[in-house]
Amino acid sequence: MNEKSCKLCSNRSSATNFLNDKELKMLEESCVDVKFHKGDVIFRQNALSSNIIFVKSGLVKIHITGPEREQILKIIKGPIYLGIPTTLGDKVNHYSATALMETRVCFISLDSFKDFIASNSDFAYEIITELCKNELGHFDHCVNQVQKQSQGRIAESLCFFAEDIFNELNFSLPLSRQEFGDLTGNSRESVSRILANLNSDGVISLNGKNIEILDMERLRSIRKNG
DNA sequence: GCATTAACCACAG
DNA sequence: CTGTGGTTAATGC
Repeated sequence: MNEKSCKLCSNRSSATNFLNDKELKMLEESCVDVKFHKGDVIFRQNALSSNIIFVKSGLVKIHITGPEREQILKIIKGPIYLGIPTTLGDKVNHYSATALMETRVCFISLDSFKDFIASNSDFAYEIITELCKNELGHFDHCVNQVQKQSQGRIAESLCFFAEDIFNELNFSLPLSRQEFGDLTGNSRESVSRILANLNSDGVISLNGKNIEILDMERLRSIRKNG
């Protein structure tokens, strides 16, 4: 609750559990808390990156302008680190991050982050573990994206929102049809059509952006086979 | 050939 | 911004 104190912050990362009081104080002094609204860009592709970013709460899309069109790489929900690879991996960002709803973010100075890595191996190990999990997730996602057909990818995303983001079968899609297409590698028209079909087949109940999953069994089956 | 899948275009709310 | 219909190209029986 206390926004000034990292020690008392309820949204802080698991890695910071390995920091002692003195280090937490250091973190506090090298950290700026910023609030973003829906549609605000947190950082932009090709711009210089110089901070470690931690999403305390909210929803963020990570997207990249590819050779053909826009691609949403993933959608993340706080609390989670954002963009460590693009901050440490190169001078400029390889992708953009945009808030999909009200989002609270901490910008942490790269110098203190590096200090923690250098001096606290538990902290470093925790960070590496998170990066590893991310890469594994990307591999799975990549194969699914390439090998499944349209409705399978849509079903996959619907399950993702229900199970990983909202923990609810009934939710409001935080994306336009175009963005949902960018996320699932479909045209916006295909997204409309497939959602309409799932609706008429009774798998989901569709009302604009409001979606309720009625038949999770069939949705899972479409995700698996389609 | 014929069917299926999915993108592109156009047009209407 | 969305939904729908027609068209078209690629792929697979």
